[in-house]
Amino acid sequence: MALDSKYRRPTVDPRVAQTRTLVLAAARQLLVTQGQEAVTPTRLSEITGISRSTIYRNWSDPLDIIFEATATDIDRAPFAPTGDVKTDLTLYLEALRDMLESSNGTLLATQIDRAEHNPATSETLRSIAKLRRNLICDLIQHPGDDFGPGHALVVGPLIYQHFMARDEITDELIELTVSAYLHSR
Amino acid sequence: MALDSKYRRPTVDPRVAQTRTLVLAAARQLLVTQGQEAVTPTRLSEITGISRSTIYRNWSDPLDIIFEATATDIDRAPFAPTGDVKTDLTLYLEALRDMLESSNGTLLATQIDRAEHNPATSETLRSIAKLRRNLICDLIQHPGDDFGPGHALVVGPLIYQHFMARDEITDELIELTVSAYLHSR
DNA sequence: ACCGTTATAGTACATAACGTACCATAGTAG
DNA sequence: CTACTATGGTACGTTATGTACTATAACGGT
Repeated sequence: MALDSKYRRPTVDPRVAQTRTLVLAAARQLLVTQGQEAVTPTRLSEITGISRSTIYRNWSDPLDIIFEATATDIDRAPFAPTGDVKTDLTLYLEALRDMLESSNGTLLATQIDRAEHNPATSETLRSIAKLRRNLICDLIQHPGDDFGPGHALVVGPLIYQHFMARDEITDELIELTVSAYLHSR
Repeated sequence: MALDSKYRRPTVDPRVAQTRTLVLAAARQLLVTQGQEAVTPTRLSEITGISRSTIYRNWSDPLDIIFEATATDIDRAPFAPTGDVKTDLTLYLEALRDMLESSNGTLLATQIDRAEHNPATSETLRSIAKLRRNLICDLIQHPGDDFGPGHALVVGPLIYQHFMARDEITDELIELTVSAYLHSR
């Protein structure tokens, strides 16, 4: 082998970065518009113009593409708390509604499905939930450690309404959720 | 054509019934153990011993198999209300937890994903949610019509905890959910 | 600017799954 | 018994898969 340290690459090769960006973007597009079964090396190659062999070299298992395409950027919503608990919870849930109704909502549905068989995806969801939990802890000005599973009460109703009842998340539902949670403490 | 009415079949051919039952059972097994991408005519044929051509004849589109395999029996939980609202809600949520933690929970995750692109699956989820809503309406002895999106508050937290936080549904969470809902009315 | 290294495009290939067509056989129901 | 129909099995062309290999272009330290 004898790797010559003179020619080791400290930074990411821009060609690799480009390939990854384009393919993952195309994967997200396919996931949102057509679903998981549409995300194949051949179709990704057709869409991006990137050679099929290049895709195989960058991902040893094509299923990893779906994982990576959904593993990032799902829950990132800019959020500026006002300090008033009720207002902040309402604002947070409105941001959550926007996320669910955007294409990220579809990506999240993909994750929910894949998490059942893919430990890495399950772990991704779990860690995002942890971030969400901490954010809500801050919003309600709670110590944080004894908050327990409470944030499920705040987020759950919207998740259910969107993914299972397949119905609109109305302002009324958000108001109900916030007040139900605040009354219970 | 001139269909001879003497030879029309009023009932379902038992051979067809058998084929459908075996294939759909195998599809559920594959969905639970390996996920959607494992449900293919070839593998279903291998598992069931039913000829591949027979599968193609019974389902013009193989994706219909996944739809049919998940479209039934998901939410059916025997339930005997006691009359006490708090008790009944708790019992209901415990039954829901059992469903989520069974293989039906995995089938539900499949539906959540597919509903994003398949209107029929979306409609299935919606109608099941309607049944659930009416059941909960009865439990809390509510007129039913002005109940609105309230049942999302009852069911949502468990759904979130299971599919997104990917954490255990504890007795504490069920208790929290029930009391939060009851306090809000 | 040079040059060793590395990623990509393109091609080829064996393998497997797909979807359809066809036919002989066995089961169904009047 | 008989008309009908579903199944099993086979064959076939098509498409996708995953791997291997080569020539070319881009990268980045010197």
